[in-house]
Amino acid sequence: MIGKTYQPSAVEGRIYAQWEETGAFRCGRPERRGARPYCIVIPPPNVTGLLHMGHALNNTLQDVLARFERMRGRDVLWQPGTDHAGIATQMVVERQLMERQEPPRRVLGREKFLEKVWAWKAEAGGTITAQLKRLGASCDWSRERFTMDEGLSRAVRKVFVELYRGGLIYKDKRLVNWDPKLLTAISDLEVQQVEVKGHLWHIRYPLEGARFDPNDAATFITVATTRPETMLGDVAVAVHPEDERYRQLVGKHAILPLVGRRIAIIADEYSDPEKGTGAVKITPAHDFNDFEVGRRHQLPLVNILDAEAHLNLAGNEAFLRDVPRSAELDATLTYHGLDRFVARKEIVRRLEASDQLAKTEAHAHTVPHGDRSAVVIEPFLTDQWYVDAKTLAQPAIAAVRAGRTVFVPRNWEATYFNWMENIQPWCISRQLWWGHQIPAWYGPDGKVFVAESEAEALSEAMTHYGGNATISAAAAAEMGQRGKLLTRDEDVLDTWFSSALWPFSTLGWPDETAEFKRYYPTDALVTGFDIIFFWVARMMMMGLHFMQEVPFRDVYIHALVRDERGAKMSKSKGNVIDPLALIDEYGADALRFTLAAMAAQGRDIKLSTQRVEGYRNFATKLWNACRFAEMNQCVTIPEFEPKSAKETLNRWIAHETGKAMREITEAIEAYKFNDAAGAAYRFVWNVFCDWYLELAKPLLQGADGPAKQETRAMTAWVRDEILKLLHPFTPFVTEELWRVTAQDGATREGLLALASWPKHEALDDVEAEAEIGWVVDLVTAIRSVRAEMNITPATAIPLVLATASVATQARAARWAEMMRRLARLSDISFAQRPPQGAVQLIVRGEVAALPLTGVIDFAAEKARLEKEMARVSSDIARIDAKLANADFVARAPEDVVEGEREKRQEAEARRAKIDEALARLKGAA
RNA sequence: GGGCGGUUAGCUCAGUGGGUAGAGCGCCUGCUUUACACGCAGGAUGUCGGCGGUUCGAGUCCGUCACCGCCCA
Repeated sequence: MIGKTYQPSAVEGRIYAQWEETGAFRCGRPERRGARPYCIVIPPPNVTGLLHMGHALNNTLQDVLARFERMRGRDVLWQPGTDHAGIATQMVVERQLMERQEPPRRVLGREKFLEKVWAWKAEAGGTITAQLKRLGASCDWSRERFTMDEGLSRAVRKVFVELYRGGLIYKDKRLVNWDPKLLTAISDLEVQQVEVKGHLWHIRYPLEGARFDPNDAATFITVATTRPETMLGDVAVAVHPEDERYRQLVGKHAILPLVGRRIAIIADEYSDPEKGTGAVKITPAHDFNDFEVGRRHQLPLVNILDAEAHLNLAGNEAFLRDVPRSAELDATLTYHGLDRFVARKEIVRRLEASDQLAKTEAHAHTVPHGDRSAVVIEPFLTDQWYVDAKTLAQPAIAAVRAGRTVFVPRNWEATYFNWMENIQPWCISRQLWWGHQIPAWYGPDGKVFVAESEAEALSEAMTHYGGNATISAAAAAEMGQRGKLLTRDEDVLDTWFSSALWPFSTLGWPDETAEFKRYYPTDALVTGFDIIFFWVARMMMMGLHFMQEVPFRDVYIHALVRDERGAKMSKSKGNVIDPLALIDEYGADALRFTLAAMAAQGRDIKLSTQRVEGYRNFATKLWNACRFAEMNQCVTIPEFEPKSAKETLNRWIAHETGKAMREITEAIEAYKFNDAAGAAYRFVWNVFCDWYLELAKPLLQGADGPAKQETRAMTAWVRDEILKLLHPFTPFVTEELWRVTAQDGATREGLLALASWPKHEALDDVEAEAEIGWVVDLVTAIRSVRAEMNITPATAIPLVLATASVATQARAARWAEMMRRLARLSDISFAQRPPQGAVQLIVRGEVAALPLTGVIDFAAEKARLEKEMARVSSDIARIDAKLANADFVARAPEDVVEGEREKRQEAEARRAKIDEALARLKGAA
């Protein structure tokens, strides 16, 4: 016996355990060996991650697809896993060490620290996996992968080595985005541009040979900067070649204040005459634009910062080169070791004191910040490894252009192209310990050997040094023996480097596994637009380069779940809604259905808990409909054929079920999750529950016979089809109902998760629709009048069908019993004309009269009719205006004009009937 | 500065082959109708951001302005 309300918390854990125990989500189930495969790889959440609303949406949509295709008979692999999240994980473990008052990372040393990270992973790394299970995600957990797994690491090494040998990975010294807190390079994409209210400092640089006089503009050149502390690394002042103000200064020199360095005044178009003073200081070691200027003019690089962004001046060769000793310089040298922002204040103070600060303006500008550390990023000169992204991007661009991979919605392709076509070298090295250590080894002379293993690198090195004069072959052999010949590159790879391989590394590549052959390329990728660059683009590049095939056919880009103000939810902002709290309160199904119903393409989701509550109610509604079916002995009859139904009502619900199947199937196929959810919702509640079950009650509760039997079978059949149609959206409650409804002797083929998706059989039945539609309309109209006339439910009233056609009379006879019940009628009769003083309704073109003398309020009825008359009249007026327009008649398509004429006729007939009714009312009053 | 998206009922949102608008929640009225009050029945509510254009006809196409948001420089 089914209980009165569905209790998600009591059911969900048990159901999920059952799915797992029976291996329902495993790919390659024996009975599906011949089936078409269907594969989705999960966007791997960070191993440090906790389920947030974005994950909930992302995984709900993937699960809808996975369950839908699984039910359609495909051999589904939804490949799960997590990524190792280099910086994030390292930070978590370092924080933990601090909290436990254990030695910090650098004291522990690399090996010990990594042991701690793995220990942390073993203990806490499975959190998000467990949370995905609570959401109902039907991943094949037996195949769970981690980007640091041995297999995936092997793929990483192989890819690195092959790209290196192909010239697509190289080492270079250039400016990178340096995080002075985390002490690592980060990629452009990990930099957040933050709008900051700063200042623009105007600084006077004395001209060489002139005696500096703040009141004599001929003795200096004024530059404007937002970062005065970097002036210590200035090597030039640039002006625009066409700027008349400075033309005569080009080629001359200025003397850098506080330092005394002689710097050139150069002409370069980078300088914008409109901005600041039109003269700009050039610091190639600390600014990306200046770096380019420096390159054009062969300027030296003066790096004045250390890795932690402290001033590094003492003993700094580049800084001191060609600078004469002076008291001014000595004062500056005391800044050695000072934090960059402290130094800024000091420098401004001193410039002010020496009248070299011309003015200070308030200035809003964007400043790069690390998205993990939130500190200001320094452009910093270092050696790093780079991927030649430009080359790899070409096939990836072509594949989307050719439609081999399709974005849904399509407009995201523009974003993809825009980025791919302007792609920069991808800096892949990170100065971290947690991650894939770069497979590069250096010989004593700095010669690099890139290989998949140390042994291989060593053997290459031996060969190399065998014929090399720098180190004798004997010495090399001896060092090799002691393991002292090579030192490995300490850096690790960007986490996204391994994520880029995810669609094939998880399938076993570089081994030629059966899974790889069967499931690559995958069918769909479901993700948010915020990682098109980070991830989608890079998977495309790597997939095409190494597999010669796109990694996925469709890329479905869904919305971002935002907070109520429309801001992106993020932990640092603290505006996160916890999906698990919603699951606890309303059930996973309610949350899933909400997210699916709100996942309209191209629009962000602002979540409202009321909506979740509404869909919790929907689950309860479904639950109670099944309970009702059970109470009426509606049991699944395996051989039941809905097409063979005799009862009009049953043929009608079969017709409606077929329609719903089509709508839902087509919507999911088109990734229109909200349409699918909406169609399912309306069908279950507004068609099946509101009308079919109500209309079926007399049959189900009436005398035994073939009609009753057929109705029971049909009810059970529709219920089963509903459970299937809803299962991708609300897997828990449907699976539970599937189980519970089988207890009364129905045989089930097995779990609902593995049941067959409803087929669109030829169930259309226009006649049944005409008949039941008429009943529905008539009952609705009578109820409406009753409510407006304030007729109490206890009062049964008579119905007179005037001018009823033969067909209507027959229908009325068939439905008399049910209409009496649903509309609370005392009697149904026929007449040529409506009786005096009756309320008249026009239903599907015929008059239904309710003789309510003594019951109705005549004034109210008159008001009702007049209101209806006003509505019809305005309709007619509007149509007349259209039809009177010669242009409309001449230019609008034939069928539209014809449609208007028909509408006009209907409205006119309706008006006549209302007119009549009003006249009758007058006669009666 | 460049690009993209949004502005529809009190709230959250649907409405992409142009033919005067829908849902859920909320609100109002009435219901102990033997599946369900997480319910049933009925009802009210919109110059579809402003202006202009194309069209016989525009929430829907084009232009422009305003406000909000996102991405990139």
